[in-house]
Amino acid sequence: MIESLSLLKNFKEMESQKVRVRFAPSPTGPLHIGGVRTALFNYLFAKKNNGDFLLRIEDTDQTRFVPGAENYIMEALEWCGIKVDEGIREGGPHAPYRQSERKAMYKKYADQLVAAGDAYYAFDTPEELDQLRTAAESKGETFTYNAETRVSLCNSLTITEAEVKAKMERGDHYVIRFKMPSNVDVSEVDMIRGLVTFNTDRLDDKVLFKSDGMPTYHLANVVDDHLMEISHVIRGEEWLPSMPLHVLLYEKLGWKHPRFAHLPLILKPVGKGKLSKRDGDKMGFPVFPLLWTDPFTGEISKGYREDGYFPDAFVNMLAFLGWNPGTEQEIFSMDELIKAFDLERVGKSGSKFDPEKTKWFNHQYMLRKPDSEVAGLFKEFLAGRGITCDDSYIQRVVSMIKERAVFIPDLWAQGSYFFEEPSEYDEQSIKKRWKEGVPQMMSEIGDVLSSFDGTWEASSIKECFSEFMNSKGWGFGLVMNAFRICIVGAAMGPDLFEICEMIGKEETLQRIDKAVKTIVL
RNA sequence: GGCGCGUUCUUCUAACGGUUAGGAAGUCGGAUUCUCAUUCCGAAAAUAGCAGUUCGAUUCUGCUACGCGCUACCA
Repeated sequence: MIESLSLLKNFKEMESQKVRVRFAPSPTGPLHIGGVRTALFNYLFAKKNNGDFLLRIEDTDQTRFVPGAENYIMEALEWCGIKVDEGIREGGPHAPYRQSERKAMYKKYADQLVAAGDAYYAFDTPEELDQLRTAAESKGETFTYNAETRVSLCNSLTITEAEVKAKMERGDHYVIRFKMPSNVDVSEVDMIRGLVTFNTDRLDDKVLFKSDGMPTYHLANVVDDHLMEISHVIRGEEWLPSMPLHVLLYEKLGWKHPRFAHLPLILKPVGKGKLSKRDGDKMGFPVFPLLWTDPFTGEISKGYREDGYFPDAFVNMLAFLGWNPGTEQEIFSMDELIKAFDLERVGKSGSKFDPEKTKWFNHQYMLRKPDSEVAGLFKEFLAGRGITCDDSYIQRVVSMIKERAVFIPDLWAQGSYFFEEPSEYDEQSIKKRWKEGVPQMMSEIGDVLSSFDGTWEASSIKECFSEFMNSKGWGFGLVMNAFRICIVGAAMGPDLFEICEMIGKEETLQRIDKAVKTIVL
């Protein structure tokens, strides 16, 4: 009874608060597909609950700034169809949305924690700490800045107030560290994993505020999430260990903390570990949504967009990495994903990335997209090869061959013969189908078709062809395949008579003629 | 090492105490077809291990193993 009452209370609380989530990447390079998925899940959750999706750039580490990365992130989200409600481009009531531009806001909260005794100034230099770490390591131990060690280090807990003041006036570098309380069990419900408990004795005194005047991730994300009225923090599993720190920070700052959900990781297709850029290079699939050129090394990484994937197929595939609707439906538009999405249906375990399934999704989208849409894309591709032609012609080609294509360029590989005569003839097909006597047969068929004076359309061409075949008593299989080689250049493609109709009588006769002259037995 | 999280066919996963453990990708058959591709049928393929709770465990608990994550003045 008490339990259901408190549940009811929670429910009411939830209801009264508007859902606001954020995607908060660090602009240190191109956005990895794991990051895109995090953004997607945040977006889906927000839209499902009529909430807002914010984009906040976490650039508190100036040493890791990469030019172009921020822009890349926004372009990638845009390509995916993930619309930002508040962000650095869109603006919003909590601007600025770049942490480096919010720099002035953080110190106040760090000082507030120090004043309340929940944080302290520490003057130990990075070099001193490094030394302690390597010394501990050589003894097979790990150095941790915590309740045990802070009493013998240089900080405002161990030196007098006057000394602290003197050091600061002298301009000594210092950081502000969180004073992790001792032996407290911090329990928090993760929306995906359930109740998770950590004991503070195993945690360290994290730096909250760096000596360069910037907050660390921990402080900045808590302050900003509070100020920006974030209701749910949905992020990667790698953040789970810092959840207790964040919960404590909210508590000490006197704030209500958002709900947390930690997403499982995306793993390598083969072997162990999380997906990395290397896996893509090695196995030939993109790991990034968009092509990326490293501004320092010039190194190029493939992108899904440039590799010909449809953004909606890419998003559909991503949604199914760690989430499933519980039904047998697999193809979902963004709107359908929004309707169906539920954090409770996000799995707990990491999923291996499957490049093959991604292709399958793309093929499904190729099949389902209207011919006109695919034709528009294919038209661009053709234009790139200097081929221009009628929209309706392209559309008809698309309708005939898209079922055998995964990507737009496949339409060319599967249908170039609709636009130009074969430049070469497939060796395998010739070996199998271009037999003794075939050239003569082809010539005769050419003659028959040449004198054919009915309407040049598939059904009548077929009729004429069949009549002639019957009169000759030739094997349909043998002749048709050879004929196909003349027209297409290989043993592939849709109905041959339809192809003849499409390319026209002149072209058909010319190709027969060329094949007979060119192909050697 | 410490802490945390995880573990169902090769892969993505369903089954939130009772099913012949279901679907999808891939693979292999077969049907259709002038060919290729589609499409349609079919096949092989899984609850990490050991205890416990229970009339009954994939499902709950514990231990073991394995995997992953975190353990920076990086996010």
